[in-house]
Amino acid sequence: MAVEGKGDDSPQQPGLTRQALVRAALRVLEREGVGGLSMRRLASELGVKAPSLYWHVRNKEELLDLLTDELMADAQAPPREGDWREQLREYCVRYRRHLLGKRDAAKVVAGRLVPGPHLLRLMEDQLGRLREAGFADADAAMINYLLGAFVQGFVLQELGPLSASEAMGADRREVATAAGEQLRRLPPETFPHLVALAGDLTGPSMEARFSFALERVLDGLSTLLEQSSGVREEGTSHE
Amino acid sequence: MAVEGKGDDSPQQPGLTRQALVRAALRVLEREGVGGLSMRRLASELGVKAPSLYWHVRNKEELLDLLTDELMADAQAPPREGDWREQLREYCVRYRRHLLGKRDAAKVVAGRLVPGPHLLRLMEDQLGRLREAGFADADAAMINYLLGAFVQGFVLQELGPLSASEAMGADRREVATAAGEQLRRLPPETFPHLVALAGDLTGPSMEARFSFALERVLDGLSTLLEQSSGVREEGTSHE
DNA sequence: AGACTGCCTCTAACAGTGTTAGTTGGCAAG
DNA sequence: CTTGCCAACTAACACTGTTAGAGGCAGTCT
Repeated sequence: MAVEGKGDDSPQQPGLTRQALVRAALRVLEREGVGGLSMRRLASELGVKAPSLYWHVRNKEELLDLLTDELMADAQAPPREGDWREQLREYCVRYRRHLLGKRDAAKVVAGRLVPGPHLLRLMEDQLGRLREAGFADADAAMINYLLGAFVQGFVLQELGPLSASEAMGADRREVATAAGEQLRRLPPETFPHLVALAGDLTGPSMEARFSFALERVLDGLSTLLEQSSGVREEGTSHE
Repeated sequence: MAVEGKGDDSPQQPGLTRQALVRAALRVLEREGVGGLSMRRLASELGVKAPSLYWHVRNKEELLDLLTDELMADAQAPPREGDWREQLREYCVRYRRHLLGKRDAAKVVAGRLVPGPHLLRLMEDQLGRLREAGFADADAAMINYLLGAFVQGFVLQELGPLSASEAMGADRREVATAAGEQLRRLPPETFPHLVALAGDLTGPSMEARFSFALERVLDGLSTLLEQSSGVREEGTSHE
């Protein structure tokens, strides 16, 4: 929002811009993680004391809103090659990689429903492809939300508890295999399936889990498209 | 871990048990939300000062691990009626309702991969039904993870930003419709789809979005089941 | 020139956070 | 009585987001 119409024609650099603020926040996030992104640290990154920030920004939440958009700045849509399914798959794979690439990005982005300009650009593109693929308007809108929520939710699980004590992250894989050991040790008469499937439950990597889930979702979209186009062919007598 | 073998045969009530601690934490969570669940408040809920808690619990993270299991205590599996699809749907619908019922439950639960006993009970049950439905072992394990991540991720989006400033929650719906207005106001030449689908994008309730997404996922599982059973029929020459 | 206004940053402070060190009270066993 | 353990305590550290009020510095008007 905001009506800041100026086209960067003000030659003086007033020291602190919202832009500079957000960019510094991005650097701090990358370096210290979401738990280390405090107003004081951000201020010191800019050579300034904390309360100064509150002149440029209402509160931390607003800063995170801006940061959310900045995090989407260099996310790019996949090339337009292959059928709709391949394009959507690539969309999700790239989005996940993007979120995992920037540190704790998912924890910042999650739950903010007002999309910034960069996200709007991506939504516009994806909606276009969905409509071209033949999805009904209402379905395209739903699918657009579904895919975003799906990938973000998945990456959130991957990142671990929201209250990130940091420090861990390396042992996260170890914990998983240790949990596997513990599964096998359960009483087989009351937990037969857990014991039998212990390996299948704890073995697969996050990568594998994600791409399995993604294929299921894409299958689901596939049948939706077939159904609706089938209905349309039956419904309209000619054509 | 710990080797506390005792079988509750110590008759005296030593004032503070891990059990009592977790139950009190649940009450505080319900009353104040995840942002208001601090060690000091939890202590005062028990008529005690904060540092006392650290005798019973290593740190807050461990407390949240315990709380996570307590949150799953009264989650119940759906009745075994209808086909596997109906049962899985009911599983997800109930799980979402359960998470939305307890305040901020999803924010506490999200990302903790070590399942407590209550969650183990649910997993065991669900895995059983998946295998009965005909899913391969590896697939059943994947689906079990997929459904959990899917519902939790979805509810997380619903709850709003992880840094819960609280105070909002009522205007969340208003913000959504306001965002709809803003969508319609975009330049139609660069954002034709967003403008055209503004109503479809912002109209549907979270309920509707969830059940749409859920049906897509179930469709995807359906085709997976058909494929694999088809392969099996073709693969084994007789039967 | 002087006064004034708006912009931007500062210091000081408040109320709260998770967590550790060291200390005390009470109770059972030797 | 003394020993030792359990389970609570006080005091403190290093933080957090945020506000109030002061001060300087630019440009503009009288």
